[in-house]
Parts: sequence; C-alpha cells; structure tokens
Amino acid sequence: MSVRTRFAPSPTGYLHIGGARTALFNWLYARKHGGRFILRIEDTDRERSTTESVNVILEAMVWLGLDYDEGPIYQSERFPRYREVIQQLLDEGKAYHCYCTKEELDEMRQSQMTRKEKPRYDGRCRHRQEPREGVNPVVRFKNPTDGTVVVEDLVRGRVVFQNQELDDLIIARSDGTPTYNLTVVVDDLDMKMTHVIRGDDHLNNTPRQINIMRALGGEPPAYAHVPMILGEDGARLSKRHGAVSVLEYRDQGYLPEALLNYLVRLGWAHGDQEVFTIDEMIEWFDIKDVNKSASTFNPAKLLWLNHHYIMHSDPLHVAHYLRWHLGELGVDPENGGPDPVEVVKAQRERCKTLREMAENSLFFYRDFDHYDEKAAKKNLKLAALEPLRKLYQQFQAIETWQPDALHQVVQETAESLDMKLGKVAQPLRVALSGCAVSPPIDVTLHLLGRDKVLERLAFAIEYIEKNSDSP
RNA sequence: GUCCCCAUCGUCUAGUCGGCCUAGGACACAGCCCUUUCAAGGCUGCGACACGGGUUCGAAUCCCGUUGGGGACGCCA
Repeated sequence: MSVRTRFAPSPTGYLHIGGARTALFNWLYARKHGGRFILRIEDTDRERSTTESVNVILEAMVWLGLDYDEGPIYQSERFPRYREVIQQLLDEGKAYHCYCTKEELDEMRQSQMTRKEKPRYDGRCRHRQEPREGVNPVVRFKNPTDGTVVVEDLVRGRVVFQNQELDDLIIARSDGTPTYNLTVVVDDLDMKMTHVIRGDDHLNNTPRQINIMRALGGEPPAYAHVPMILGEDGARLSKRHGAVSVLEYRDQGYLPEALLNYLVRLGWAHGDQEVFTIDEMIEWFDIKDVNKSASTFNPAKLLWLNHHYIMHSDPLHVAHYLRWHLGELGVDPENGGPDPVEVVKAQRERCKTLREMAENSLFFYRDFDHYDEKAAKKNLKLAALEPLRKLYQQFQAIETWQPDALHQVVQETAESLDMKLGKVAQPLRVALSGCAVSPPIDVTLHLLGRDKVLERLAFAIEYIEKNSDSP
C-alpha cells in the first residue's frame, strides 16, 4: 500500500512553527516513500475560520517549498458527506441525540470537579426516547463503556486507554454542522490516509477517533504523535515567545531551507549532522527516529543556521531572496547600483539575515542622509582630511577600477602619509557607507563605483571642513 | 483534580543487543590567534546522564517509585 500523509491545519490564524514542522514531517515521510502528501483545510468551525488564514497558510507552504500532491481539500465543502455519516451512525444506533443544555452540562462538570473526577459527559441522554421541547439536539457518538483502545504509536510506542475514561463526544453541533473528531475520521478514511503524523496534543483524541473509525467499519491508519515545541520558559510555544509565524521569519530575512533545517532537527537527528540538504532529509528522515520528549525552540540556533546557509549557498540563489528584501525596503537593483549577487558575496559573512543584509547594503543603492553619529565623530575629524583628499586624487586618476588596484591605492596612501592602514581605511569607510561597518574597503569601493565614491568623498571632506573645531 | 505523555550540558541532540562513555557533536557563552571595520575562520575552555531504590560481574541505557515538566479533559481544531 503506498504511503499517504496529510497536513490538516485549521485556518484560524497563520501557519506557525509547530504546524510547519508537522507539515515537514508528513511531507518528508511521503517523499521518502514515494507516497502522496495531501493538504486538507479543517474549516468546519465557520465562526473562526477565515479565507485570509487559508491564504496565509498556502503562501507559507509555497515559501517553504512543501508542495502537496492533492488538495487543498476544504472540509467545509464536504458537509453533505459528513451529514450522511452522522445519519448512518444514528440509524445504526451508534450515535444519539442529546438534549442537554449548556447550563446542565456546566453544572455536571462542576460537580464532577468538586468530586475530583475527570469532567466528562455521563451519557444521560443515551436512552432518552422523547425529544425535549425547544432544544435543538446535538448528536453524540456512543463510545464503548468498557474495554481498552490500544494505540500503536510510531513514536510513542504502545499507549493503552480505558474506554471508561472516554465519554460520548459530540459529532454534530445543534446547528447540524459536524465537529472535528467526526470530520477527521471520515476524511482520514475516505482519503485513505496510511499515516497520521500530528502534534502530541492529539494523542488523547486518538482513542476516540479509533472508536469512531471502528464503528464505521474502517481500519485506522498508523499514528505518529510528535512532541510539542515549547518556548524558552517551558510553556507551549506561542506569540508571547516572539515570532511564531512562518511568514514572519520570511519577512525577517530567513531562508526557507534554514527554517526547514532547523525544524527537522527539533526532535530528530541523524548522528552528529547539523546541516541537511532537502535530499538528505528525505533520504534519512524516518518517523520512527523522532524523539518522544518536547523540545524548546531556540532562536539563536535558527539564526546560526540561517547565517550558515547565507554564507554557503550559491550566491545566485541567495541574491534572489536579497532582491525581495531590497524591494521591501523600496530599492530596485535594476535601477542602478551593484548586482545583488556581488553584494551577497561581499556581505554574507557579516549578515545573519537577509533583512540585515538588505539594510546594511542600502548605501550601495541610495545616498544616506546622515552619518552614524559615533562613526563620524570618531573617524571624520581633522586627521582624516589629508588622507581623504589624497585618496580623492588617487581615485580620480586610477585607470582600472578593480579591487586589487583599489586596495593598492589605499595601502600606498597610508604608507605615503606614514599612517596605519586602519587610519586611512576607516574614515574612507565612513565616508562611503555612512557607518563604521561595511565589506572590506576595496570591495566596497569597487561595488560603489567611481562616481559615487568621488561624490561621497567630496561630501565627507566638506563635512570635516565644516566641523573642524575638533582636533 | 482525573487521564495520557515525557525526563543526557543553558538549548538542540549522539548514545544500535546494558560494557568501546574518564558521556560525543552543534548552538550559546568565555578566552586566545588572525585582522583595514564588522564579521568570517582557527584553537582552547565552561558545561549534563533529575532523585531514590532495585536487576546485573557491569546501567545514561532494563524495572519500580518520587519529583519535575508538558498535554488532554469544549456545541475549538
């Protein structure tokens, strides 16, 4: 039987880090086994589901490169099918109408809590014959009252649940719409899923779902419950831990492969290897090797991986993303300035994100409106006047505008003035970039081009002359 | 509270059937080297088997308990 996995988010917000990892694991497993990966949108809760969220999730999937073979399948379009199944269960006596009011249920739970019991529906409507006036009933599944349900989980191992612990869950709301535990079962069966890989938080739902599947005469798929991702305080990862949305990471300048690489190593390892190409992940990933324990999201390591990918990927590839970020900052490299590929080569060691690279490379594409205060104070002072003037002349005269030759000019200028190289290069750097940090000075000169260099040097010389009170 | 799950450096983890573990790697952190800025790079250091009982010639690895953490207990998914 060929492998079929799915990612089934509910569109009530963005695609978050945890969801992305679940999607990745499902995707990897399907790809590894030559199976199919299905995207299903669980939008049965029409109150909370939005098309906006659907779009954001789809956008994130595309950005991550997690392509799906089927879908997106919308549960909201399958209501007739769910209704049919609910009716079938009703007809077969495997489900029943419940007329309990919310107040009644609240009261029941309250008293169970005070008796230190697990709050659960006591099945009081199981044998009700007559409808109750003025109450639209929900439909409840008649869960077995004794025996056990065994989940042979691919990551947890064998987990046994007592049916006594389970109650008769609602499978249709009073307005007739189906609930999660019903739709997920119907779909996993209808769509012939072979492996359900999902978050740990669903482990407790699994025995209920298996019971419904059996009532429907279906065979449950293999389950794999992957551990949760926690925030640095040990609580479940959420917004208050900082960025949790996949698209937020895109916007902050992360490469999708870096995020994927980080995520695959959360709860899974292949010896001591830290960096994986997608092909390596597909080759070595196995759901059976996933850890049981929850892991803490570590932004610093993600950042390191991102930087690693920026430094070691093909500059052409990285430049593609840099262009996007430059665009976000209102710069179109097509309108002049250095080729972004060259900027990547010049900047990659010192920029951990593409956003940072774009910001720190802005001076190549447009004039800055002021110097960094500290940098100017330290470097653009009287002592820099002579070297800068001399450099101006040299740059005017030089024939080949290439890094080697430019480096030589700076070097010789320093020597001729009997100054250390830094004393010449650093003021020059501030004059050109506006701040104290830039790529090596020869590379910066080369990328900026002679015209801009002369223009900014002239401006800096003038600036020093005007502010020459300080020694 | 009840049920379920989990437990190796601060973090992610390696740890094949218990002996090769005086517990390895990576991130972070500290120091040194390199250096025209910032980086990158190189080297060194810091640092863990939660605790208590067993089983065994021998346990991070198996069993039990304790403690700690997480999850579930919705007409949410």
